Amino acid sequence: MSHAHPSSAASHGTASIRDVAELAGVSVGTVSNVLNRPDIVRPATVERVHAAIKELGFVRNDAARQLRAGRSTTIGLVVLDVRNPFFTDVARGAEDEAGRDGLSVVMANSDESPEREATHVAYFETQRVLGLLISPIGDLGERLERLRSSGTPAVLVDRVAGGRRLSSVAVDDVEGGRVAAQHLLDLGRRRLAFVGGPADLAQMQDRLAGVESAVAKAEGASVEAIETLGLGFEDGRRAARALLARHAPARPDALVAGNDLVAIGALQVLMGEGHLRVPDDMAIVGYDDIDFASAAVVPLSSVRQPRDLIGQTAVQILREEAEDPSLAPRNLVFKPELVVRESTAGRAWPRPSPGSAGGVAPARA
Amino acid sequence: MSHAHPSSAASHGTASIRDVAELAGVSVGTVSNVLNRPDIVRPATVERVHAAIKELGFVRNDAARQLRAGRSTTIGLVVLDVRNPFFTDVARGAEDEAGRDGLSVVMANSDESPEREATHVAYFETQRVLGLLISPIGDLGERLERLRSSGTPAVLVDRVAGGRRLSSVAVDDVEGGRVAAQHLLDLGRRRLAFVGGPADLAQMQDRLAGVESAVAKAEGASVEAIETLGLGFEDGRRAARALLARHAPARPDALVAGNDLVAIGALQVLMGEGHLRVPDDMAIVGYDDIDFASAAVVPLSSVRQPRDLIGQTAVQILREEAEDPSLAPRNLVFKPELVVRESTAGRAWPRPSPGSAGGVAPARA
DNA sequence: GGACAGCTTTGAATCGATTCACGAACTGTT
DNA sequence: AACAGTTCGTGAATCGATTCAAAGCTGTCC
Repeated sequence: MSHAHPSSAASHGTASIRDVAELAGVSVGTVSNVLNRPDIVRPATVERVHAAIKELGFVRNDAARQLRAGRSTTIGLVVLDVRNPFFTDVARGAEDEAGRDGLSVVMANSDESPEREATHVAYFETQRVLGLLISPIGDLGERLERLRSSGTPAVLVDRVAGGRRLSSVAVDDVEGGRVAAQHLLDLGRRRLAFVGGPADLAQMQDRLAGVESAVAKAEGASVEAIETLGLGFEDGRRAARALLARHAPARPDALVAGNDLVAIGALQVLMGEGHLRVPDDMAIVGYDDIDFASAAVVPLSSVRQPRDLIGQTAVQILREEAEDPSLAPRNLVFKPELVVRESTAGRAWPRPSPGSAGGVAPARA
Repeated sequence: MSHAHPSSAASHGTASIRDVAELAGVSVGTVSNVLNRPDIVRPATVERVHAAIKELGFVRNDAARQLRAGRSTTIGLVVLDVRNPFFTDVARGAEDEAGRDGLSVVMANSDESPEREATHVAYFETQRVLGLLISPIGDLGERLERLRSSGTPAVLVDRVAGGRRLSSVAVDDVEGGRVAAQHLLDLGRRRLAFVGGPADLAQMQDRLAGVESAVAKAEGASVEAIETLGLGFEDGRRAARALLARHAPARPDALVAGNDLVAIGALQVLMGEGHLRVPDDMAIVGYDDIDFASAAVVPLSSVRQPRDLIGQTAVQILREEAEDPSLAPRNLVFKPELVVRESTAGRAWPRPSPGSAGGVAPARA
């Protein structure tokens, strides 16, 4: 079978560019030209080739195309948790932006596990993706720099690239934590708690730092950090149960949660199992302002991040770095904004100031 | 540059198998063997090759591997809505199962648009993925059959393959609708409404049909269908506003929602804007039993589907069909189960029967 | 009629990993 | 020491699309 012509795409299997060329009576080069630069091919030929393509049901083999080009047109996105609406929204933003250039975004889930994360990065590396968007959990700095110097740029998402020569798109988490805490302090709360984790997650450290900085400036106020294993419902529920186990005076009077999932989980247990009143007995601020926040048992005050924008911007930067690898890394930081709802400013508590609940950032509904 | 040796992986760019071979002082064939069948290579050689691989930071180029193999080891998953937790849970199930065989799952979002869906299917086709998992919106029957006969199997997810020679993994939506309606009827409700859409979505048709069949058997009961454009929060909110615009006697006394997102959106508006009591004035049953269902303003009764299992099973079937394309298509249908919570069985209304609320299917919390 | 420009098309080389028929080297037997 | 039987390693062919130097063709103009 060495010198024979390739098998025709007869009964099954897929037609190749050669089959098309043969049927159309042209060379493979011409078919390729029709596919990629139709303007330099005579119209009549273009038509003949198209007819052949249609008749054979030819579909370009991207593996071959990619092998030649050296790079694919796919962007890899590794998120901490697919089930967290924050990340799916970021993904949507990225998809939209990528689509404009005919690029695709492919999503993988690290589930907050550095091992899974490493696996996915390695996978995308073998795929020679155009670039990587990562919301990192493990320490990838070195690895990503190596990747970058071998032609695969990476952009950190939802995390500022500290020191490393890497671009990032993030939101000022310190500010977010500060704003959340300040709001609670303004409402008269004094014994705050920050619930989130794992503690080595940069976002959590920053948000906690923000809370602490606000508390430090407030008379007689204190914070304690309650670490959770992850950032899902169940983590919030567990933390809330731990709080309920204390006797009432030892409990905080306000919670800043690491994200909305944790906040909602906690909310559920505090009210359902502990019969506490929210916000009366315990005020709660979430983080991310996911769609569910406003639909919770008690609509949740939350720190909103421009999710779509994060995804879009990350893709833009990635695209630019892919084209010009010598570009200096950029670190974009967006400002978060607080959305006030009943979980902090319920009827029983004085609202901060007239119009503030709707004014800071109007809830969508 | 025609006959010259390939450039060494010096300053930048990636090392190829040839660079490794050269450095290790063996042939490319041997390197490939070390990579794929290390058992047939002398241990000393294996070691030498591994050392070279490490020194060069060699990473296998999957495009080339794939080109030769004809197929990739990636499974494409096209979902209706990434933001719907139902689908991310299915994706998790699929990922877990695929991971067992070293396969990867890549997710794309059709957003209930047949055009985007077609684009994604085409994309996966050019990628020569191992197979496709699709929760279809448009009419893909013909296309998928063609794909299958050209070696790319597809499994329909959350939808029974009607007539077509395709496998599918679904849940009995007619039964789900029936159970939801029967529950409401048992509680004494008589004027039901089904809220969901778009109307041409098979799942919606089936669920509605189930509701109608239960209603038909109940004395003096009626249903109306309220069509929504999609299945997100906002769709539920809009539908609820339409209901509130009617004068009270013309409103239904119970809602079956197309999914939980719609249910939660409706719940929110009915209570928040309409000041209705749920379930007193309006009982609501959702669909999917996503995690948020139990955390809603009023914890939501919902029809639970075995989400993880759907994903896992779909991957299993896909794998089998990829290995043996002659396999007859299988159509698996799981049974849904009703989870009763306060949105239907609140204090003000009699519970169906002792223990039933927890017995039918205990809530996770 | 011939030369030349401009437009089309050709086809061999290439990307990197895999495969496999073949040969080299080695072991053990008689 | 010769030969059969193994074990290892080799390297050319291959997958399918792209590229680009070179060849073919058409038409124009002198």
